[in-house]
Amino acid sequence: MAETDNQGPPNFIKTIIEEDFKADRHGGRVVTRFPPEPNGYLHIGHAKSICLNFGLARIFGGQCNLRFDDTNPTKEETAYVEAIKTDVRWLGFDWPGEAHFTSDYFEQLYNLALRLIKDGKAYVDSLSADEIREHRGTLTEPGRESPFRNRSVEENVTLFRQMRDGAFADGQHVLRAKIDMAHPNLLMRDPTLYRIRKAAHHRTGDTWCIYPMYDFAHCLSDAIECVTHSICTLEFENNRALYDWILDQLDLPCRPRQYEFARLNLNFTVLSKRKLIQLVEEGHVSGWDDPRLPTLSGLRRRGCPPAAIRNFCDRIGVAKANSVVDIALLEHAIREDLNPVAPRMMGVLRPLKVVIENHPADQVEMLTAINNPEDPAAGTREVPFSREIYIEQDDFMEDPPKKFFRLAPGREVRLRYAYFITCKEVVKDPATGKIVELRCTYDPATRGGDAPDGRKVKATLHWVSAAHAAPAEVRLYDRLFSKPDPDEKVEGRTFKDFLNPESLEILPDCRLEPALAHAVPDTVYQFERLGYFCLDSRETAGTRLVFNRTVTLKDTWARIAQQSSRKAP
RNA sequence: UGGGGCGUCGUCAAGUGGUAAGACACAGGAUUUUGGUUCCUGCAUUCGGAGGUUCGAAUCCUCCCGCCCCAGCCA
Repeated sequence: MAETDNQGPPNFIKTIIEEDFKADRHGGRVVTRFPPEPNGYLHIGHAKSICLNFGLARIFGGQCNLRFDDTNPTKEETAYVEAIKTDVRWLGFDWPGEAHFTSDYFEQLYNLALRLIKDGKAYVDSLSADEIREHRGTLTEPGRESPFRNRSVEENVTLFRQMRDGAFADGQHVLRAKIDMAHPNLLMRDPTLYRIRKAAHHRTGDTWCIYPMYDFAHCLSDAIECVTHSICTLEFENNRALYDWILDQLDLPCRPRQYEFARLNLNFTVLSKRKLIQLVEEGHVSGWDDPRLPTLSGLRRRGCPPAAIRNFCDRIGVAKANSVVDIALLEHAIREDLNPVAPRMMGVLRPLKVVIENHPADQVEMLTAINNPEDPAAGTREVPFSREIYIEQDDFMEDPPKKFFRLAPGREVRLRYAYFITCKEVVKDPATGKIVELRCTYDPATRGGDAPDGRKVKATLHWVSAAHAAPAEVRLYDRLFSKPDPDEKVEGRTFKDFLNPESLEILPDCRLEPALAHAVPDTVYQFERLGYFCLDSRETAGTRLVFNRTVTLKDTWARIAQQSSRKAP
């Protein structure tokens, strides 16, 4: 008996399955499936479906099949199959046995189609695509029957066999279900079941030249696999009538039911395969795994832990109302997952040299830093300190506003795990006026960061010893689009016109604490006060260090600064 | 007056006749050698609107309004 208590938040599909389960409606079985078409990469919208389908199977002690819906040979590729498998496993799910393919069922599907024809429920239509459209009618007017609708069963059988045998060219005939050309649901107006497509299929090669349509293949594949609950997104609600109609005509061992939920939408990004393909193919991003993309491979490369995505999916819920989730919720889930486990490090992204005038030039001392304040077991490490260090340019202001409590002329701050320093002089480039160096003094009595006299400082800065620092490139990512809804209809513009020009900022000259020279792939570090960073999986060659920023830390100062700059003229 | 869906806090979302969960965001405050974390506090007298049924309605009924999906030989 499966344990159905305390398994994440409730949702209407879970409720339905629970009732079916208790009523023993499918013999106590719960079988779901995740059915991607291998024509692109998985994104976080798919993650919602994956978590739902695999999660439900897990909760009810059932199974969730991975099934590639490969009925359109012109769009599908084996490379996508592999990428999808990798992404599903990375997300933390696995499927029983081998992955399934709709193409595995082509022969069965063909025979079922023949059955329909023999029962007088399907016919070969020889109208062109345009003519079929004209006959379909409109939303408010009924359609007209095709002149080929009443061919004899024998003729239909012969024609359909010839279609399979390659006797006809693409588009010459199609197989249609004989339902009702006046049906108020357009999908029921004699929908196309099979079309001729003389194209090589990624798995079956040239053995077929007719391919089943989604509506025919999907419900039958579900029945063949004895799926009990076939969960899909809202736009397939209209297809349910056809799903049921087909299953009702045929004598199948299992009777699956389809349920629909609202797909995920996230603000500041796009979540449609068509648009993602465009961004990739037109070079707006570097590839499917560009860290700015909401693809699972992009999120992975950016350092997002799979558990964060699962938690995110738990929190957004499953319902039928179209909605747009705030990307801040994803960022929260990522921080929440990383905070307790990410090793702390110091790294200076935009270096500003600081010379500590009263510190001996030849002296290097090792200071003890805590690896993770959230996890005492993570221990400590030694960080070198010397006369010349780098601090963050943002941590100094020559003429600071009231709420800025970092370094400024004459002000004293703490260097994390090191000393209190006081700014004595600002050195500028005489030509440009740009600040190039700070001259400071330190208080040797504050070693480790505490003043024996109990005096306080308002700020603690991260820093790195100039002579010991590891040079690195750091890539900062921001939202891909500058508008919350890139798809919003604006005259003469498309979503691509709203790409955020600042979604990627490359900082080529960063200085990191020496330990980071030996950073481990797949670990996400917290650069203190800045955010979470990980080694870029594509740039591991040689000694060059390249880090991706996964997500920033929450930044109260940035918010204050932004608010006051907004108020200022 | 084609059909199918959906409307609960800024954003998601529980709730299914007994008197509006939770999360994110936001705003205060406490602790803090990360302006991080953590911890308190506040944040829908109201559930698209209007009527009605009922002792009692977000939940039932009626009407209205708004949004989404469908006219691929895509999925």
